[in-house]
Amino acid sequence: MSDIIDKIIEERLKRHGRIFVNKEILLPDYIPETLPHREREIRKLVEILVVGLKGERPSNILIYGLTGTGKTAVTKFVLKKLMEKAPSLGARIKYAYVNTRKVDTTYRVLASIARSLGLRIPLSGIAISEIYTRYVQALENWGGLHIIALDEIDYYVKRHGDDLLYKLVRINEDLENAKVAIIGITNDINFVDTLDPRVRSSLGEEEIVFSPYDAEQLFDILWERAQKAFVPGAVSEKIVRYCAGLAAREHGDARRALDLLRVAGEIAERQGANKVEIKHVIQASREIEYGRIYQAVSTLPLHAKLVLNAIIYLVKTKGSGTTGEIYSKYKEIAMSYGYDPLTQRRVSEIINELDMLGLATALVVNRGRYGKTKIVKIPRELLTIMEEALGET
DNA sequence: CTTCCACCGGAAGTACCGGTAA
DNA sequence: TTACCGGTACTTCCGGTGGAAG
Repeated sequence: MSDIIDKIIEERLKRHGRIFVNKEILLPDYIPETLPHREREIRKLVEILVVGLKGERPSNILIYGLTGTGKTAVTKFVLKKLMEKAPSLGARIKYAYVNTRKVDTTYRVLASIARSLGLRIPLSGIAISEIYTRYVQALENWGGLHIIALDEIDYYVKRHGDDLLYKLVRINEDLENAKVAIIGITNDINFVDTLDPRVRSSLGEEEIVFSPYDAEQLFDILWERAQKAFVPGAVSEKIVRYCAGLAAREHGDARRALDLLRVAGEIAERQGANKVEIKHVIQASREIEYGRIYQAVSTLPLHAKLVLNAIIYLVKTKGSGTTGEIYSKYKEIAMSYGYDPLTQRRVSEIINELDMLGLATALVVNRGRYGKTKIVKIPRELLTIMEEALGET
């Protein structure tokens, strides 16, 4: 047994370096030293924040842009640079970066902000107002500028409303010594319309828009990183151009493009090749999608799986299903396994959740005399993957 | 123009869980 | 130990609705 393991390890080590020099450079959370084609946005952000180095409070900022247009990278990059400069100028600046999609409850967002000042906040148990009080206290004792970057706030606001934002935007009224500036980052341009007007005007003191990259720009980004991430010669200009083209078709998402390149490299490495080829990229594209669906389906809660089963049945037999049809099929399935079925109200919500995960499409339609309902579909090519993922339980 | 279908989706409430603080 | 907190997962109740049919 152990010699098999030894053999694998040995082989891996031998192969090491044939494709990658430093794979981390292609990971989504890596912040490169240069961000091509984002000079304008960087300059604008710096110009707004730079007054913080003189002890003034910068304007709050709203950043818009689709996924993978460099919003997060630019923000982190600028904040990092600002922190490096601050001490030599005698400015007291700290920042909190919170992705409200990953940290998705009020408690955890506020806790995470407070922790970035060095506070120790338990994972749960204390009142939100208590965290707020402690945070304000800590700010006052410290007396600097705290920059709070809230990534994907549209996602948070959709789920929990804008109360927290309202509070944070007005926090300066509670502060004597310290200052707080907020950077809100959103993928959804329409999201501002849902905000309380007071929050909107305060948060949107400054606005920066990130437009999608075109294929040419994506190529520059990928090419620059590929030079550092891959062994020389392991990846050709043609391959990088191909990845950029694929991603450009999907609304210029740089993260997608980087994933594609990285996974293609991993596949090439796994197959013992010494350079990445088109076929590896094609396989990578399939693997990424497969992995995404499989992961999402297999981690679904029990009843969501049962609902998905009902939808799959209806899609296979008649192409699509309405909420009512799904519900009765779901009830049948649930009872056959001996589970108490949930209410239709809840199932309707579960269908929406499946839609949000991209596992199904739910369209609300009015059929006049025949009522209002949701028509739910699943793309044919996803059915087999889903059945595989569901089959394991 | 009205009716009425088959749901939608907001609001409020309940039960439970893992956690803190004193 | 007890009182309390927030999050999750659900239920109950119910007003609301676009447009084909009459």
